[in-house]
Amino acid sequence: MPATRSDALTPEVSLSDRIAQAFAGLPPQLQTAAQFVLEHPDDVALLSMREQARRAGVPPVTMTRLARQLGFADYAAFRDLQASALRRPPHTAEFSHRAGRLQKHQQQSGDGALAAQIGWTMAEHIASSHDEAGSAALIAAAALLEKARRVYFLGLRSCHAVAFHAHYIHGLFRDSGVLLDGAGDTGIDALRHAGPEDVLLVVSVAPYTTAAVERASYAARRGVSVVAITDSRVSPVAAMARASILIPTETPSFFHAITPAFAAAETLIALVAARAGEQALSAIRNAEHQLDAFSTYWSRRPQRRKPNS
Amino acid sequence: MPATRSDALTPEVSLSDRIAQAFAGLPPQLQTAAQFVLEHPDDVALLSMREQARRAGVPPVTMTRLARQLGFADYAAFRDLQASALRRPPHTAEFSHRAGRLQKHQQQSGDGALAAQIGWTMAEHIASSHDEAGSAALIAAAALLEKARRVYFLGLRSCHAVAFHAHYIHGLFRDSGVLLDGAGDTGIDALRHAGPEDVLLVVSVAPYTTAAVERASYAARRGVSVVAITDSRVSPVAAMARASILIPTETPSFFHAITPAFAAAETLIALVAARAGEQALSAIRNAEHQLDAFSTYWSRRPQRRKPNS
DNA sequence: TTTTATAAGAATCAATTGTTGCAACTTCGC
DNA sequence: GCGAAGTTGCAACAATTGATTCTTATAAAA
Repeated sequence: MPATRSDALTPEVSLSDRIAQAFAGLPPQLQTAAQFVLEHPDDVALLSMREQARRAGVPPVTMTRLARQLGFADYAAFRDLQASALRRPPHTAEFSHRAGRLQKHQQQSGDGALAAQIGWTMAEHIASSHDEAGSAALIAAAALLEKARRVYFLGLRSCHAVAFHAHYIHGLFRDSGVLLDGAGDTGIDALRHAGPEDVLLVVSVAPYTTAAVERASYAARRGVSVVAITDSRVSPVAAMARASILIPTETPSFFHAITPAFAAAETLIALVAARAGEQALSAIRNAEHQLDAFSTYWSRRPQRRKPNS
Repeated sequence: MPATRSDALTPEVSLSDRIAQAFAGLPPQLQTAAQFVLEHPDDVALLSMREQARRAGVPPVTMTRLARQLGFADYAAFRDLQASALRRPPHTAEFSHRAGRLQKHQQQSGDGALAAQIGWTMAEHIASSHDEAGSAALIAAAALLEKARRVYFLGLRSCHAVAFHAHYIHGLFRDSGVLLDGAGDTGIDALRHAGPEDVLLVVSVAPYTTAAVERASYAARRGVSVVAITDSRVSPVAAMARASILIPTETPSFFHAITPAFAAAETLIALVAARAGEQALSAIRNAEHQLDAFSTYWSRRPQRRKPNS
């Protein structure tokens, strides 16, 4: 998903576009296969078809059918396209030297290595989701948020923290944010008054929670502009989104990494603040002063009140 | 000379180095093959062996022999090495390569540059907080959490999302977690039963919220082991902590970056899960099945009920 | 409901893969 | 010149590849 985007000729883009476009009209099992291909484009060129099918959890035939469904004569034609995207210019041969070090790094074991690996993966993911293509998506989303009458924030389960935080920092300079946290199962009520001038920021990664998908869909049908932070261009929420911010979630640990989504959210709101300009800045200062008055924040000297010279 | 039979697995030396070194002692025909490989390293991974032999103008066997002469058991082993070198970042990425592109991107101006800068800073922060020292701190903290009777999670305001998320993923495999979210101002009540066998994970960065500091201090006085995720060795919560995880928060945006703290929390809980081992894994699976039963998660097939009229 | 169309999977097939064994061929030293 | 160690390539090998066919499931239409 990351990798080279705008530079040089990358027929790989056209392929994933092709898949993404055809995706909705594909039968379920082919969608499984298609999603796997989207997430592991390299494997198409590097693995045998059967091995891929094995990893994607589908019978081999399905891959053949997918290739054909996408308009290729062969699976071979499909693979060749990916292969040529993967090829690098002939002279960059010293590349493989780098691989050695990485492998060695991976082959270490123990908690320390695990921690380091998780860290690197996250850093890498964040970097990749802030590259040129990623930035463009973030900016487009920020533009929508900035001029919205109201911004709704929706994220459930593992994604709730992201939505919560986005809403929090957004609230530091705007009072138009509404967090759809569904306490007491009131999740959808606030959306009753939502309309085309509003924006819903929905955060959802696989496995997608039903409620989030349904609520986002409800909002979309009401004309609300949906902005999605999600993990695949074919995720259910990306389908209904006006703008999608794609972030990877793979990690060497048991769980999905939510950190990249969190990072995207932080950047997104920062961009909105930047667009709002001086106005936002002074709002933030106001908020700080107000909190200070309540001595919300700890200060080294027990009390700031008394000017204890 | 059987060449490098003994040092069979040394991923440290790049493949091309290995070939170049052995080259002189190779029989003529193998040199032909070796030269071709040196000039077309990509093809090793992307083409079949026979196809390569065809292009190199040698009989297929020669490629097998070359691989073996270089100390590989298989041609497959040979190919796999090249394939992993060819694979694009996702899992095995060198960060600096990406960083270079981002930096270049940064030198532009406008929103895109800001987004890239924020992303780069966050990635840097995460990488730095997962280095050796950082990993050690994470591991020490994980050890405390792992053997705790009960784990309390505390984070307020901008740090609340971090505590919330840590509690959530912790809850996927342990039922000993308690989130001190203070809804209805009950923040401290749960700590009444806390004691020396328990751990409090407190997340707090400048400006430190008074309430968080006070509650952590209260817990510490009760003998609870405090684990702090914070931004300075001298932060008020670090002072009372048994283990401190330090994360940077500077960023080019108006706000503090919470993402690094979030990342640290994710890694921390992942480490706890790793330590808990198989037990944790099966707990996670159980949780998933249970959620499945409630159809919490969305599945591709839109409809779940049949009476569609 | 029954009918029809579509999707999914198992079994099978020819083609191709990487490998092995053997025989022909070097290229030396003696 | 002769034999021995080392090279080379052909032909045959089992294993695996990607494709086809046919049957069973599943969903939609009448």
